[in-house]
Amino acid sequence: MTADLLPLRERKKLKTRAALVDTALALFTERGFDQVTLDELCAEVEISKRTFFRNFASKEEVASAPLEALWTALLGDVEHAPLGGRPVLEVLQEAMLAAVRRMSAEGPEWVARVRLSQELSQRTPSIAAHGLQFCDRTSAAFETTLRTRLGLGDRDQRPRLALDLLVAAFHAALRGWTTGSPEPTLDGLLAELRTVFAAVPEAVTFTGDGPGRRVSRA
Amino acid sequence: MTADLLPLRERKKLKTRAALVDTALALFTERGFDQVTLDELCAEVEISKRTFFRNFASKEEVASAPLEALWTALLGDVEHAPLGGRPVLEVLQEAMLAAVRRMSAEGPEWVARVRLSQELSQRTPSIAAHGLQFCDRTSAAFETTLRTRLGLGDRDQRPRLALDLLVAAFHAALRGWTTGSPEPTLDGLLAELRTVFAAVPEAVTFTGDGPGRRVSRA
DNA sequence: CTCCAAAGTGCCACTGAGTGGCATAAGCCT
DNA sequence: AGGCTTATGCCACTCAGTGGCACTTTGGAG
Repeated sequence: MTADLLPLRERKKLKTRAALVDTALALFTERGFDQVTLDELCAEVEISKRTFFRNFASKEEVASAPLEALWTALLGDVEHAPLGGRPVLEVLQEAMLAAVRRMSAEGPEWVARVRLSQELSQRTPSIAAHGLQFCDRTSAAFETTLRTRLGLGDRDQRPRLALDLLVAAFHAALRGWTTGSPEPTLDGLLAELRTVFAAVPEAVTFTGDGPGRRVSRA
Repeated sequence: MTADLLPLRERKKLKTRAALVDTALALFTERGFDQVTLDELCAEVEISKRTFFRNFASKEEVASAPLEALWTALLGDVEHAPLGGRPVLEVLQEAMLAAVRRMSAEGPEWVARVRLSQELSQRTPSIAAHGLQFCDRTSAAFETTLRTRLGLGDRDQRPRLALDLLVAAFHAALRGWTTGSPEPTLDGLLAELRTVFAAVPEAVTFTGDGPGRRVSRA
């Protein structure tokens, strides 16, 4: 399909990149992130360490590649999506659902890869740190786009807050997905996303007296 | 006050720790985070590299120490604060304001240190990554506390979303503070925090009507 | 005052991530 | 096929971070 539209060189590059991601996820999952050296990984894929660093900027990046791909895709989508008179956050949330569907439509392995990436991120602080920083950078870029498209001032904090809320909701959904369902299914992820999105407005307002006016003791 | 209550050993340790933070902030600010090697820093403080790693877990940690101290203090505060029938987010926000005031009351240098820490974090990705991951871990710990104190279920996403919203607002305030006012004053930071907190509810609902029917906004 | 146990520190050697430089091989274009 | 571009391999290097062991300092006991 999309195979021979690209020059041979690009296809090879993509292939080694994919191989790198898959074997990295496998090795890291099996033996733990820092029990696997880059030399091992490179030997497995039959690539030199120098070549690894032409594909990924760090050891952490290869582990969070699937999740980063999703964010990049989302960003591209919203770049040109119509954001008429509806709440911005709502538009962002729908774009996220659409992006997830689109990613997993391009190949059923994607969902499994995201699951592995997320599980690794949860048990490996340095991967988590890298992922969070990526989200932060992406959100910052996004914020600028939103501001200019909506004609908002530089001091208006709302677009960035909305973006951060989207990120927080997405991460919450990922956590719920991995701890809740043993099988990594697309529908499970989508359901989790919708649940969390629905809980967002309450997060601002909820007063925390449990059912039946529970009073907290000091 | 609290000086000679501690044994001599502890005081020494605290002293080298403080010296490490201050000279690190100075050197990093002056020449850039990765233009300064740990050997240099250690030579400056007249300490061995081995000793450095008994005080801080990483090179990034010494740079984000002031901000991390704030978060830790905040966490301790809210651990025992009364959170009666008011909105949880509001309680968290007030606790944050109180924590900031309390930190800066213990020494006027704290505000300046936080400013340097924040500026470094903005221009150095690896520091930013470390800081974000620290916030994430802290929020996770916090979330558990909130859940048990409020008697909420494991699947209730609202406390974590509220926490992430607090983090997002705090970071937005820090950015506004550093870009807005040239002088790092406590009042400037507090004002910025209040502004951002006020913008939070709108972040969920605002509709960003394009440049036709634009609502007046500061 | 002295001696002892414990804790902190310095020194040294080592692993492993990440980088720069240069020669080589592979894909591309005419 | 020819040269041109671009990726790759290899090598040596820096520096963050760790483990081990010997040494000093502190706090406490006789």
